[in-house]
Parts: sequence; C-alpha cells; structure tokens
Amino acid sequence: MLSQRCKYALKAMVDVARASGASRRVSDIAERENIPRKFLEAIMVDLKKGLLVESARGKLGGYRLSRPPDLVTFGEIIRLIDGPLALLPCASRNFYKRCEDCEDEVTCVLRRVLIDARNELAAVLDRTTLAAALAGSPQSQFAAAVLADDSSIPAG
Amino acid sequence: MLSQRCKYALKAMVDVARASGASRRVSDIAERENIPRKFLEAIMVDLKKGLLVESARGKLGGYRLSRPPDLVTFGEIIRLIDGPLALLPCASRNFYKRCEDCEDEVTCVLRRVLIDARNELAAVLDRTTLAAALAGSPQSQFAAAVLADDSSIPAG
DNA sequence: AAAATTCCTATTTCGCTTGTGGGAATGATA
DNA sequence: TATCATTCCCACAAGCGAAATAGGAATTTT
Repeated sequence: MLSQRCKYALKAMVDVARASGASRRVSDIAERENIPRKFLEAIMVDLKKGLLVESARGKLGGYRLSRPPDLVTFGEIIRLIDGPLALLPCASRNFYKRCEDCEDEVTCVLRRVLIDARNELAAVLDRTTLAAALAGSPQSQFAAAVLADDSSIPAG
Repeated sequence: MLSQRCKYALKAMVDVARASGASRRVSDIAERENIPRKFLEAIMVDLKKGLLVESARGKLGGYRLSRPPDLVTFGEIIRLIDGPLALLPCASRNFYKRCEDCEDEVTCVLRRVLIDARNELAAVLDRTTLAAALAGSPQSQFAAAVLADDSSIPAG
C-alpha cells in the first residue's frame, strides 16, 4: 500500500499536469484535492528535489511540471516518495537490498516469485504517464523507453 | 512493501509445502528460515485461522498444509497477513474502501491507473502457487481458476 | 506423570507517518 | 521602499502499528 504522503503526491502531480504548463499554488491544489496545506507544502518540496516539478516563489509563484506530462510516469513519482515498487527489497531493481535472513538468495523460491510480481507491476507504472492517464488511455511506450533507468542492478 | 510478518509467513508456507504432506514444528521452521520462534508462533496461528494450514498439538505436533500446494497461491497468503494487494484501498478488489478525500471516484484518474496496476500484480500472485514456485516454473492456471474469489466487488 | 508442542494474553520498544506551527527567504507590485 | 503572497525550512508532537518478548495455559503423545 502507498503512504498517504504518496497518494497526495500523485494527486498533486495529476493536478499540476492539468495546468498544461502553467503554475499552480499549493493552497489551490490543497483545496481542490482535499490535502492538508502544510503537509502538501512539504511534499511539493520533495517533488521539486526529485526534479519532477519546478517552483517559483513570490506573488506569482507556484509549481509546474519540469517536463512534458508524457515524460512523467507514475512509477517515477511513487519511487521518489515511497521507494521501491517491489514487495521485498531483495526483489527490487532500483532499491535492491539483500535479504538478511536468507541463506541463499540466488535459489530463493520466494524471491523469484516476487521478482516476477515486481516486473509486472513496474511494467504498468513505468509505462503509464501523467499525459496518458489524463487522456484516459493508459499507454505511452515512448516514455517508457526514454525513462528506463537500468542502473545498479543486483547480479543474483 | 510487505511487512516482516508477511515475509515470514511466506517463507514458512514454502517451508511447510516442502514437507509434502508431513507436519513441521514451529521451532524447526524458525531455525531453518531464521525467524524469531515466538513471533513465528503467532504467525502460524494466523495462517491456521485463515485455513491455510492445519495444526496438531502435543509431542508429535506441528503444522501441515490444509490443501495440496498447487491450490495455495501467494496472493492468498499475502492478503491474509497484510491485506490488500492494491496500492490504495479504492483500487482494491477484496479490501475495497472508498477514498475519503476523493470527490468523484468514478472519474478519478489516479484510481484508474492503480486498478490497472493492481490487476497486473494480482494476476501474477493469484496464479503462482506454492507448488509452481517449488517446481521452478511459475504457472498454474488451474489453481487460479479454482481459487478465484470474486465476492463483494465495488460497482464504481 | 512427564515431556513437547501449539496456543493465548499481555506488554514493551521503537520508528515511522501524519500532520501542525512559526517564521525565514524570495519575488512581484505599488 | 513597503507590502503582500508565495515557497521553503526547521522543529516537534501525537498517534499508530510493527516487531518482537515473556509467561504460561491447553493439549497430546509417550
């Protein structure tokens, strides 16, 4: 399950994406999406640090996407806020961590299954972009190819 | 991510499945799988209440599967211990709960995406059985058909 | 009767999540 | 310059659940 924080982040990103390039204020997003304002402020800072949005301060300030919405995937947002998509760290690609209590990870039956599961889940989330979601149809192979991040993959 | 509890449950179920019908003691499972014994005791009781295993007390006591291993899926175990597979309750099939802060759930863009995600994830976990996992190949369409539990599905 | 097991109840400890509050830094406007 | 509205930063508090641990009751075999 996603954290409340992550759910808010996703809703906020969808909201910002709807602005088609324009800026949106935190207070407006918060009111529209029913998110506590101060809490959302902190979340937006995280999204900014993750380079998913850009910000402007002052009277005409607000947040806007730092990329076109067809280049921002749900998987990317979720990883930034909540971390791994996989059900266990040992089955994660981007947040791999060895299973402490596991004798032999390579032959671990459980891990094999959970890697299958994570791959299917990641396939959906890394291919579905904000643009696709707003358009209704869930596909954008282009973004999936562009955004594929295959760094630091465990051997086993 | 799965809880530690759920990871232990999965490892224990795989361990019990390896016994091919025989009983296994909690202390043996705990030692083999590196799980705190008292903690595992509580987990096994949960698995028993969920009808996934049967128990015998006393000197020759222990746990065994209550069904053949090709009729026990990973999805079933995870749901019993951790609850929904979906990333949000409003995208869950077996643990559906309305999203409080959501104005119109039917048209919610986020929910549509997360339902896709949950369906892909559930497809893997509900079709992969203990038997299939132990055999190495991940498929058992038979079990998926038998165990499909389509009760209480939200309309929207 | 003794030993070994499952099973039940209570408690503890710890860290994380979900916020709230105050105010500093920044930028537009008059 | 003064004012106002915004992002941004820091601290903290309350609550909650997860992960155990402990002790012993109930049950079954020998």
